[in-house]
Amino acid sequence: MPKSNKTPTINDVARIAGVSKKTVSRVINRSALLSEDTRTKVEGVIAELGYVPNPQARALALRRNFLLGLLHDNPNAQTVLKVQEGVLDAIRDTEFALVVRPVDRHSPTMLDDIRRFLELQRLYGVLILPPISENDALAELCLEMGCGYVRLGSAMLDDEEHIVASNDREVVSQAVEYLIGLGHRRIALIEGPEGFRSALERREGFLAAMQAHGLPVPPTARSQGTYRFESGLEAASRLLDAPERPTAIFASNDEMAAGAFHAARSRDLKIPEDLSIIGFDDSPVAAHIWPPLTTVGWPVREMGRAAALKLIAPGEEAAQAFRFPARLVQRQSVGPPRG
Amino acid sequence: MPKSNKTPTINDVARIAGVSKKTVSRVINRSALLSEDTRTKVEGVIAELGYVPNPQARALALRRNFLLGLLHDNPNAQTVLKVQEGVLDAIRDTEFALVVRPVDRHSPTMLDDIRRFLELQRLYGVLILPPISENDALAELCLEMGCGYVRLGSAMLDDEEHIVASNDREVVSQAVEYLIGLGHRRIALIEGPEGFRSALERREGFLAAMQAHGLPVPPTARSQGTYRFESGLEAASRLLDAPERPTAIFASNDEMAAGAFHAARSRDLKIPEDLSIIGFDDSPVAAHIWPPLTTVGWPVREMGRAAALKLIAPGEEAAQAFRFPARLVQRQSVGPPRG
DNA sequence: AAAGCTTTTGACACCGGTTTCCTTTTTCGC
DNA sequence: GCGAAAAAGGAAACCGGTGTCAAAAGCTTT
Repeated sequence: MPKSNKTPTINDVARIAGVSKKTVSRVINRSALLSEDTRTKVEGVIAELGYVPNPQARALALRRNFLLGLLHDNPNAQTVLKVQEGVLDAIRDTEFALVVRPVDRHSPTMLDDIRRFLELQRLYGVLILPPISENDALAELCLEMGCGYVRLGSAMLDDEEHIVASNDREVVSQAVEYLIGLGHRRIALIEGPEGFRSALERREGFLAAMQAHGLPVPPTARSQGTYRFESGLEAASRLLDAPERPTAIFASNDEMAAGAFHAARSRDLKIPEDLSIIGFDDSPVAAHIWPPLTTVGWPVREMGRAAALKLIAPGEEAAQAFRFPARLVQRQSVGPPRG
Repeated sequence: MPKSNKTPTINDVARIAGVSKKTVSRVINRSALLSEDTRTKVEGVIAELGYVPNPQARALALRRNFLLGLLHDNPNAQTVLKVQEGVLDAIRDTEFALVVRPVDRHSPTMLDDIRRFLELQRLYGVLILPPISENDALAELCLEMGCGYVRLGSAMLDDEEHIVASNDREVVSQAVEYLIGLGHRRIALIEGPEGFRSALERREGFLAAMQAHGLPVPPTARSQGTYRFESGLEAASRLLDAPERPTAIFASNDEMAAGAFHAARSRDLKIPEDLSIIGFDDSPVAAHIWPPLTTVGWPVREMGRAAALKLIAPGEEAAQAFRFPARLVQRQSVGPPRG
């Protein structure tokens, strides 16, 4: 009889089923070398006792645990959460769990902090979200620590095994061409901060579309922000106060687009009649500002799922995907230019 | 000599330092029964080897692990992330890690899913976020599984050891009194969904303030939503189409307040001149809509930190706090009524 | 019926820590 | 200088699983 009200162990199962613990272990791990008889017998005892293998003991014996990590510096809350959901889609019905670890990319000790974290937790693998996914030293650290990793990003930062990427450049080009198709000629760009791959890609997509249609992009039609709301307000203010005011703005993310809304509003410009705006991210704010913002969205949840699968089941087909198409979400902040 | 390029174990340390593993264990755990000599010697070897104890082995031997869980059904992304940060504040420089587990409160198997999750991961303790923190069966499940828990909520759902709460009722009363102080008399309420403690508390706070000032709250001045954007739009539409249109609305969360913005806009009502609106949550959308929304905010990060401390260091002073004051964040969606 | 395979099962060591209990050494009072 | 108590340290078992390897059982074949 198992000791009362203690969670049963493999020994309890073995004793009651009248087999060795190794045999129970075989049942748990679905070893092929088992007679149907013993398997059903042991499974019966397992069910009866409600036995669940101790993950710590397994982790110790197998010399690896079943913990995935999520490293991020809050690109935006919705994205982080969607990725978490995607990872959960992937690890549902497995023994894996997801550990989160926010980091501060401006901290000089970030890398050391992460190293200590990895040493301490010995994770099976980590997912790295943008913008810190662009940090190559971080990827090397993972390699060095023997920790698997997958980076989410807007570009091919790494080889297929380690990346889940989106096609920012192409989709931004499409968005700009959509504006051009509506008749816009003076289209301005609010760029993301220097040094960000995503900012670079989106800028290139923008410029490529403009150039393809022979449209000029004077310096006054480009303005840089930090991906934050206030910076979008300021960047848009500069653009809108330029002599040749643009009729449309592409903002490199939604927060800055929301800032641009405010800048337009305070100049009595109507959206979309006087000014069309397109953002990027498809964050919740995009749907909740007025008018709802036309924007570009990553399939974040699917990307999170794919990234997790790359770590835990790299052989499977679904884990092979590494390029995910972003798409334009049309709402009401875009219209043809006036006149 | 330790086996090359393997992570060192307690045995390596013991061998090199010329002591038994138990002595190394004593050093790690800061046992008092140690001579200064051996302690420094062993510490030297630990530093030299870069030894970090294996958490799985520790967990197995101690029969408890160092994993905290976060159970939530996405109240809103910002809140979840802030709580995560708060938990991280608490567990920084400890060996604890945070495991996240989104759940679907509408799924009939939610409780079973969580049970399997707890069985599988054997967490040290879990934090439960609203709205599922209001589920008493869930709390009982934790108790039954021998898993610590702390609920975040707006009401006294549980005893002090298991709750981190806010004072929704009082602060909503204050918000309404602020409106009354500005001269508003016809103030309407957009309620949260039936069965939510938070919705109940906020309604009670609203009604208490109105009653205290002798102001009537006719049925046409109350409208119910689901905490979602669209429901806010619909609820506000009903309120604004009533014969005696309100001059101010208190919405039980920001998303519904944002919906109310749209309803007002589509009726050509100016905010705050024709209609003042107050929300609840201080979510990012509150700052990004136009005009910025006056709202009530929980100190979510601090609450997350306190909740984690309750689990991992219940004795400490900082873990005693269980009531955290929400406060009114004044922005620009409130003004005196017209005329 | 014995030999030779293949399949099934178990004994035992091991993963890397902690705990129990016991031995050795040090300290101290007289 | 001696004995007793206290302090320091170690041997072995244990936590709950898995890996190795050999033994046992079942099935053919001769």
